[in-house]
Amino acid sequence: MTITQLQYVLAVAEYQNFTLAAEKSFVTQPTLSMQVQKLEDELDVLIFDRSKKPISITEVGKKIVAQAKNIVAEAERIKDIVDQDKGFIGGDYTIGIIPTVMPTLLPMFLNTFIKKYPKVNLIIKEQPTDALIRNILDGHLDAGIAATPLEIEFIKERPLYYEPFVGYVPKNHRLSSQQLLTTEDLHVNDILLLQDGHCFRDGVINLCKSSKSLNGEHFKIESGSFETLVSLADEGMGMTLLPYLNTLELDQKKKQYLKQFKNPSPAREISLIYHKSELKIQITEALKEVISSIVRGAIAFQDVKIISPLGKKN
Amino acid sequence: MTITQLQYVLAVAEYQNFTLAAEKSFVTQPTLSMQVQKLEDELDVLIFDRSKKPISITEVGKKIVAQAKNIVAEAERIKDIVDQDKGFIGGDYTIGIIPTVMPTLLPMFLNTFIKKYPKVNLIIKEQPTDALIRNILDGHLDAGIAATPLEIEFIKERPLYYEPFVGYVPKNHRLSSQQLLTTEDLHVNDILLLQDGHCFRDGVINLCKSSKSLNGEHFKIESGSFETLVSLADEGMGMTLLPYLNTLELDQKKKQYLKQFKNPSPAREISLIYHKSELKIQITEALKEVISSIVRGAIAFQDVKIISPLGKKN
DNA sequence: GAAAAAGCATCAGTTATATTTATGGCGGAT
DNA sequence: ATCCGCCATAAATATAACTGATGCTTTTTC
Repeated sequence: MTITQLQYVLAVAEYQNFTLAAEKSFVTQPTLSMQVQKLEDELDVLIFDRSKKPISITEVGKKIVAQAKNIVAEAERIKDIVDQDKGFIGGDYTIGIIPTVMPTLLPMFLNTFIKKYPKVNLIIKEQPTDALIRNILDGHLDAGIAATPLEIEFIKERPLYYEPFVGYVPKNHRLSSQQLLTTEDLHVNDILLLQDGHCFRDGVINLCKSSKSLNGEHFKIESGSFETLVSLADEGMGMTLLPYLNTLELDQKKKQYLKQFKNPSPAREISLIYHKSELKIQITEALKEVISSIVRGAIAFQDVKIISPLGKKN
Repeated sequence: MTITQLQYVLAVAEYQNFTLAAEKSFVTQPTLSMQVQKLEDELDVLIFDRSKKPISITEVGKKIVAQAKNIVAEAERIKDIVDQDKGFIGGDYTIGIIPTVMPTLLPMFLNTFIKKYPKVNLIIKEQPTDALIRNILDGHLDAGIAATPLEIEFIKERPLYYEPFVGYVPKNHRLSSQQLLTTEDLHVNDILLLQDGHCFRDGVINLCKSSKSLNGEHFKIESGSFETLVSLADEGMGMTLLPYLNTLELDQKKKQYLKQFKNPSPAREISLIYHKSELKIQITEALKEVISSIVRGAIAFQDVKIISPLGKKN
């Protein structure tokens, strides 16, 4: 049994296809076939059932794959140990960020980070929360940035900042005369929401008292971007809620329609999340430090009340 | 990096000597040297400092060795998974037993076990508790039988039975007129003890109220076997305490001097202990079942009060 | 339902890697 | 100073990993 064989098994298990797995492992298909067979011979069990296409994993195979993941991850950790000892921070680092955070947060820290840690090759992907979790669990992502608390087993959450919700209340809206908003003012049928699948949407619905009347309305508009929501609000279709950082880039003209909440303002907690096995922990720590220190300046702290992304999406 | 390389590193770390480590690994010394070097090259660190004899492990080396132990153990676990799936119970299984339990317990279960699981190659070693713990922690023992509770990190304890202490009070002894003993009757200076290093000794001292007066007495006899203690007691040197199972093999004549304790009788808890990583868990479970079922018949249960082996020895 | 396509296994040949035997060199003991 | 124990190096060999070509089976397509 070799670590390479285990990696091959993992590749096949992942892609359910020897040929594809071989490509991804940068070897030819026979190499993969033979090594997997060799391991199967050594253990004297079938890991994969090749009799039908697509191939499937046997019951023992599943257990073996799970254990193989462990072993391969633990093996990679050795390089981590050495790197940490040398004080070296570098190598590939893949991070996923939820769509509602990506455009505002990324430009804030990216430049600083790559300057400070030039040897780290950051690979950034925009993904909804559920994909983020899956990819962190199976090792495709080294870390993620998402709304928390998620409280997923095997995933650690390290809060980066608390981002208050800000209301965007257009002219002539029911609430436009108020100075400050309260959560009681909100009616879910009156608020323009992001498409289903965004955790920010779930957070907002969670926030509104009258969320029970969400269905059965005679009109409902949902968009995938805050920009669209603001435009729709301007057209008199209702109000909307924005995360604080998204309000910074609005036109000066539109900023007049922003209304803060009364303290404690509802807010979302944005955290760096990563597998609790703490692979590449030095880079994760470095990233957390960079983002925290930058956001500290951008978000004026206030009394805040965390809203959970109950739907666990986006 | 290969699992074999990690195993070689572990061997060198253990024996602090390449030549010896090579022998134990059943390869030649250059093989070991080269593979260790290769790993060092790949990681670009020195694991061992060869400049002085005997060689020493570098600081990073220690961390690498610790992680390597993990990986190798996890890798071996794969065979476990397969065995479990096949319902196969076999292979080498090394167990350590404390001296005061070995002679009485071993003959009780050994025969039954090897008949029931003929494919398991049991290797049994008599070792004091501290050695047991060390060997379980570093993987040299698959399990141990010792007095508990020990509460050692990474070690699981599964109680097998509770063995009451029985007093051996010779003719003309201060207590020989009593029917039943109580712990209050005991005086440490009056009891013949095993040599230092046996946990049973520690348990007894722990039991005696007047243990403070242990030192500074004008005579003290300690022996390594219960047989000697009984003989000494017969010579009028004092009384002694025996674990219940040890009383079963006494002469009929001597059995008249045995005195039970009033309920709840002081007792020691004997457990199967093993690394919490649960390597070879199927065999461990099988062993536990065999011993438990046999001892269930031998020890008449009664009210019992556990005495901790505080000294954590033997 | 035949033909094409996709996908895994097998084989022979090659390359890479692990291991061995023989030997050299260095530190520590006598 | 010499010897001995111990690790490194070198060259040769054995073993294992990988590739390209090909064959066989299952699935898809028309």
